Amino acid sequence: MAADHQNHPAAPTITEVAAAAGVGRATVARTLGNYGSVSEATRAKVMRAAEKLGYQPNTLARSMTTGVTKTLGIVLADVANPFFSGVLKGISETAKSAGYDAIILSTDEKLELERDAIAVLLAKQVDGLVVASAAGRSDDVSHLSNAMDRGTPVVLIDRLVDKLETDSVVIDNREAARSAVASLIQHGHRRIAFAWGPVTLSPATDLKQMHSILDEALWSDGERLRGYLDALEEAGIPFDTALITHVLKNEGQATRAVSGMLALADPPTAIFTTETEATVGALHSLRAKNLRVLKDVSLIGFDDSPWAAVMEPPLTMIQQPMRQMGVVASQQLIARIDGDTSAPKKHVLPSQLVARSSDGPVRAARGN
Amino acid sequence: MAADHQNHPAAPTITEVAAAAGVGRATVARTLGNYGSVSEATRAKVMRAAEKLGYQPNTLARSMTTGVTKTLGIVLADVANPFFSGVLKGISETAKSAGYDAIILSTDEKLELERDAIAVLLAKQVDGLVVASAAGRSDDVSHLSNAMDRGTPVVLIDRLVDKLETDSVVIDNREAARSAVASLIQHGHRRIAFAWGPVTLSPATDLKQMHSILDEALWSDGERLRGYLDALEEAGIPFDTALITHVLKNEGQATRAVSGMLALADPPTAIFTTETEATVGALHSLRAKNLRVLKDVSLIGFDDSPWAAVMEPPLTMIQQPMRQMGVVASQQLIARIDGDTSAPKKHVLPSQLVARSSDGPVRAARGN
DNA sequence: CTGTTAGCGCTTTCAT
DNA sequence: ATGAAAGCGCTAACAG
Repeated sequence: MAADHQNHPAAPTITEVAAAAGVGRATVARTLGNYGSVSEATRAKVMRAAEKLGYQPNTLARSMTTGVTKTLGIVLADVANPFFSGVLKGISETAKSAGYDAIILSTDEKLELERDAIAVLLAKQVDGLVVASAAGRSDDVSHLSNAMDRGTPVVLIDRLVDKLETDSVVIDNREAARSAVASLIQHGHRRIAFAWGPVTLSPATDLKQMHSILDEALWSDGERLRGYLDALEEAGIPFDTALITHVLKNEGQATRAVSGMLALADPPTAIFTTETEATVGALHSLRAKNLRVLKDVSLIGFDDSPWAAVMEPPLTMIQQPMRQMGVVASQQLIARIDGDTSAPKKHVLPSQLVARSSDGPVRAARGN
Repeated sequence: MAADHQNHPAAPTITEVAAAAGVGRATVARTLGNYGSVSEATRAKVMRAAEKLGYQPNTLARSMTTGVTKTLGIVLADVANPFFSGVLKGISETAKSAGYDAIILSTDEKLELERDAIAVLLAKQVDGLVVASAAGRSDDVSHLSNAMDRGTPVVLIDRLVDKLETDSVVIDNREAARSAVASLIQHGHRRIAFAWGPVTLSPATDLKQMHSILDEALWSDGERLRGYLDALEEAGIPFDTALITHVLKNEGQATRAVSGMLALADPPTAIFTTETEATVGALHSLRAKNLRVLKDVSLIGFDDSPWAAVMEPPLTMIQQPMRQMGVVASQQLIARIDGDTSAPKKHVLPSQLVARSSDGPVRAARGN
């Protein structure tokens, strides 16, 4: 009783309520648990007794006997990332209105922490899992397949995992990236930076190597880079590895990588960023070089944020339906928990290019 | 067994491991639970059997008997708010490294949802609670005091609750606001907008009414407004209710309210915002009126964000030690769970005014 | 409609 | 060092 140092009265149980109400324990359970049938008279007695004792149910005990916890396990890469906290909102709301609670664990993009998280959640007997996996294409995902084998349904969100045949909720990252980059190309850009790409120790030097790197990458990273390559290919623009970051995913690294590109003899005239931190990093690089968005360098990036609209100029961004993704994922999960055994469903939600003013024609004149 | 529709093998229990290992259940429990003593020989046997069966502990059952869940309940106003997601990071890390898990619930600033959240968490038998309460000064907080009475420690974060004698982790909101506003005054500003204040139907028309509104407000709102008033008073500047928003807390409302102030005959020359959404709202108002930050209107606001540094000009912001607040809160909570019965502690962490370039001297010339 | 009796999977005396 | 048995708070048959 670690929490019971100051001689707090032990929480009253069903037994004590039964005694106080002068009825059997099962009757109390039926009344308070709201199942079976009880006469109005006894129900009232029980309620009064429960009220008086300040009875609070112990869901642990309930779950023990029913085998159901009415709890969803949510494993995300980073709750501080606006994308994921948006998703979370959709999940929490949906879960709550369906009578579920959600336990949220953040993995910081580390597969090892993801494994821990799944283990913890399974140990807590969650009824199902929503996970944005940190697993790359070649990583072992037995922690997820094991969960499924044990009968705990999992739905993937934001990132697919090749070897896992299960429900998923994603956007068409490849097409979203392709069309954004294509619009940059239409503005005349041919030197387009990509921040950021899959992390790798040895950057690709040709397309073939690039594709083999892609095969190892995190799904969404791979898709976005593929979309970028698609757009380049459509326009017959040769790709240049010097224009693709391969760095650790944080703002500082993005800043450094983009700064490097900007210092190239033939620097990019446009930048495509695949995540909020990369966008902020790119903006830092631009500032440092005294380059202005649009006027000097065009910019389009993934994941719209409230502040993007108040930048000068306002940023053109790809907006994902974060909340909706969370809603769909949890609905799908709950359907599985409720016994839906149909084939795995892949929900592809529409993303949207929110056109503002950070992208435009190439400017020859450059600051510096 | 809602989750067990597809004839999944039931998860092996301690009993089955015992059978497979040819030992008693208690021995298995001791081995797997890592307590008591077992000989190396049997320990090995048990481990092998457990491995082979893919045994996973059921922490629900464990918690049932021990009365301890090793779980912290976290109740926050809004996980999507960068401030809270920063706090969350600190909490998660600390909890994890102390062997605790965290269940996070978001209340959307609604007291009713907070009550539900606490009930859910208590029902799940969490060992302690960290809460950023949505309770105003006059609200009933029995849901929190009851939790404490039952022996579940609670530590407040970000917001104090008057009637609750318990641990807390906050910054000195009043002083942070005062000094920020004072620096604005030093730059010559006398018309300083405050966005946003406590929500109220009938805005105060004089200082006295203002103070009575303050007494009802959310603690942090009240403190920040007090700090603003302190600075004004120090400088002998009369306060003007027209310069204080009393609107619902969202970006749109902030935008509208600040736009109204900007349209005043005697508009503000500086704006002080108390939260990220208010800052973004104020920036929208400025854009709409074609007013530039610093050049036309100075701006200082609460809660630094990565993007604030890449705005043009970069924004001067009050930075709270979010992560650290989470760390301290969870450490304090865990200490209580571990039996610390000393007097309630109020941790006041230092905030910091990150000086950038959005604040400066009053400019007479105005756009429009 | 209501009470009694078994457990759920684990930990914890208490013997051995 | 190990096993047997009791019990955590609740629900789920099964009687009555």
